Order: sequence, then structure tokens, then C-alpha cells
Amino acid sequence: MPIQSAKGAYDILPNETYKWQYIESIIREICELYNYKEIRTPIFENTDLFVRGVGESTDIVSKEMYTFLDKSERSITLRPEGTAGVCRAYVEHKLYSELNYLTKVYYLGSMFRYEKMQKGRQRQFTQFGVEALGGEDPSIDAEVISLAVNLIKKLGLKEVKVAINTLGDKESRLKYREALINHFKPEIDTFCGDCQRRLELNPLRVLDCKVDHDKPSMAKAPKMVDYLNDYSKNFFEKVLKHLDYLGIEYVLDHNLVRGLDYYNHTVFEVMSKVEGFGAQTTLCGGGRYNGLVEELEGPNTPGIGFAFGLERLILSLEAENIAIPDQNFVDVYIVSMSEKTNEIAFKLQEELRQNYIKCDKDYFNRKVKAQFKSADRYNARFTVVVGEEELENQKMIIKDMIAQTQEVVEINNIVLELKKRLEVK
RNA sequence: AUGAUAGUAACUCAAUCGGUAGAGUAGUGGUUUGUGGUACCAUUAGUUAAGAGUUCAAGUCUCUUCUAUCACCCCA
Repeated sequence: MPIQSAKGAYDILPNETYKWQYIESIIREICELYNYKEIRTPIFENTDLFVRGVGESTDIVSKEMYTFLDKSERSITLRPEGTAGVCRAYVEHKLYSELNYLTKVYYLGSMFRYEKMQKGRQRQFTQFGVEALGGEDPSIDAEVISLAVNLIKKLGLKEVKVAINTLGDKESRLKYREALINHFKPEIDTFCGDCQRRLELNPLRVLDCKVDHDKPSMAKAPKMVDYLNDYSKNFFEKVLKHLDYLGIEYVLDHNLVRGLDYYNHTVFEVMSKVEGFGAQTTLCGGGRYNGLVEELEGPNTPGIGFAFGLERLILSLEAENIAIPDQNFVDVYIVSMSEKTNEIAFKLQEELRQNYIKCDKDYFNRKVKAQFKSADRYNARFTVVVGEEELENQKMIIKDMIAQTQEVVEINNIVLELKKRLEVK
């Protein structure tokens, strides 16, 4: 059997790359507007980075990483997410040395997680993410969310909602954690195995459990809001106020718990609501991660960011029937009438390209009719017909494929004539 | 990791009880000796995901593997 692509990896074929290029161009445009600069970090890192950064108790680290030993027995991992690598680079290159400057970066690239496949969830996938490091003003949280919302808007997605929650700071979270453990402990034996394990590891995630979702004690569980200290409460209120200033609609979701250990304070998600979209409805997830840089042995640095899944963005564009612009055309298709005219057609092609005219021609000595069919397939704006009769008089034919008119032109003027017509277009 | 469903031409899909693998689209050639898109005609295209088994006979039944989809899990 011929070799297939590895499980969970897939090809983006030449007739669909335009979709990615389109989304990428919009992403870069928006990041430019918000003054975020691109950062490119390695696709593989030392495994420790993710164990310490993302957190040992997370699903990502405990069961989804592509980890291997290199030839010197170093443990290497293909990046499962982008934030840890960015923070590592931030510390390693001391990007914090410019005090009172917010470091605003974005990344765009492949991530790898060993997961069970599903639509909108593959093992190699593409994320676009943003990180703002070195600032703790609530307006930064709002700015980051605004960037995400504007990307959605610019793409034309409508069936989307923004959910937001706060996890509070370390102190609040510890208190809440205790309260949760105390609340569930007496009857934890009646919960599912996952919950029993999570209770000590990360009790917040018990709240997410779908198996035990309907248990009465679930509804009576202590709420994060009641355990927030004044600073955390105040901070979250300010974030919401800033979102209101911007007119961004959101839904408060007290059960929104991100699965990565580094999050605190603001967490949010952008979800698709379209009918017929896959089971994976989260387009974007993110939040604040004060303390992560410190964990990676950098200075105490607040940070916030998010990540989008590009595959899911494309799926949701398709689910909402939003056309993605496709620049599939050539300016000129060159038709060569016979073998005798092939040489001059070939030279003409090169000359047009030197003049930035996008063109193509036949490579199989096909009949004139077939060549015109190709011209249509490539959406040629004009064809240049190179024929023996015309050549004797040093002429060529320019045919306008839309107006269906054609003109005989001096060979010496052909580039000029084409340029004139293409500009008018 | 587990459970369920599916995989047939480049694409979308047919094929009755186990009985000759078939259409539309796309491609190629022609109707029109050197001019396209629509139309008409012709034509290419498949080891039925891979492998094994049952049977006179397997796309169809059984088993294994691979891949996808759904559930579960989680998230982007």
C-alpha cells in the first residue's frame, strides 16, 4: 500500500492554500493595527519547558505530547501550544529589559498534540496566538479580547459568542481550591473516576465534568466569585467595564475553566454557534497568566494572551457559508498555433514575466482549442495568440477574453499594449 | 485508551437476497482544417482502503490492520 500521511496530519493542497493565505493576511493586518509584532519560536523545545510552563497535571503534558529523545538523549517535545515558547524566549533574550514597555507579540504556526482525532481536532494543527507581556492593566485584557473579536468580525463570522470568567489571583484560587475539595470530599466516591483523580490534582476541573454534571452537589458547589479577594474582584470588574466601553458583547460563564495550569484572573473563549459545526466549537481560548514568566525563572511579569485554531476558523467560515476570496487567475495565457511558433511563445512568456505580467502557456503541444480551454481554466484576462501568418508580418493577436474581441498588434509593442489593457482593467 | 459508523473512478455518490462494478461532475477527443466558456456526441478512468477467511460465486458475510467521522475525553 502506498504510504499515507501520518494519523492526524493532513495536506493542504494547492487548490485550497488560498484559504490559509487569506486568513493569514487578515491576521497580519489586524496585528499590525494593534501594534503586535510577529515572533517565531522553534517548533521543538526542551521537554522541561512544557512540564514547568503548561503544568504537569494538565492533559496536554500528561498524555498528549510528542516527546522523544534526540541523539544525545535530550528529551525534546514538539510544541503543543505557543505561550510557553514565547515566555521562554522573553526570558532568554531579556525582552523585559525595556521597562515600562509592554511586549506585544503574535505567532502563527503548527502545534502538535497526540489526541484522538475528530473534525476540527487533528494532531498537527495551526494556531494563531497573541501575547502581551509586562502589563497588568485591565485595559490590556480588554484590548486582547478586542483583537480576537475584531478578527472574527473581519472574517465575517456572525454565529459566535464570547464567554468570560475570572479565576482570581493565586491567593483567591488557593482558598477556592480548598473550599471545593471540602465540598466534594464527603461524597467523592459517588463521582466518576476522573473526578476522583482530579479532586486533589485540580479540583476546578471537577466542575467541568460532564458525567457528574447533574449531581445536586454540583449546583451547590462553592462559586469562585465568593472567594475572590478584593483585588481580584476589582480587577475583573474593571476588565468587564473596559469591554463595555468597547461595546463587546460577552457572556459570563462561571464554569469556564481553562485546562492549562498557568491561567489566573481573566479567562475567555470564543465559540461558534453554527448548526452543523463539529463538536469542537471553541475557536479561540485564552487568559491571563501572571506568574508564568517567573516560573520560567524570569522576573515577576504579568502576561495575557490567546490562541485561535486556524482549521476551526476555516471550518466555521464554511459552516456559515462565507466565501473566501480566491485570486485564481492569470493576466495572460499564451496560445501557440504550431510547433514552429513554440519557441517565440516561450520567449514571450519570459519577457512578460520580466514585466510583472502573470502568465502561463501550454506545455503539451495541444491543439488551439484545447489551449483556449486552458486559458479559461486559469481565468485568463487576455490571450496572446502566436501564429505563423502573423509572425511573417511581425505581429501577434491580443484577445480580450471577456469582451471576446481581438486585435492584431506589432510584436515590438506587445508588452506595452498588454500593460495598457491590464491597467485599465 | 474504549465504544459506534463508514471507506467504491480525480470529486459527489449508486449497485435489490451474496450473482456482469454504474451514473453525474471533472479530464481527453470531436461536432467547427487557426479561437474558449453554454450545447450535443464519443471516450479515458477502479486490485471496491490494505490483507486474510467462508463460498460455485464477495463491493456486499467474518476477522485483522490502516484512515476518517461520531460519542467519550479534552481543548484551539
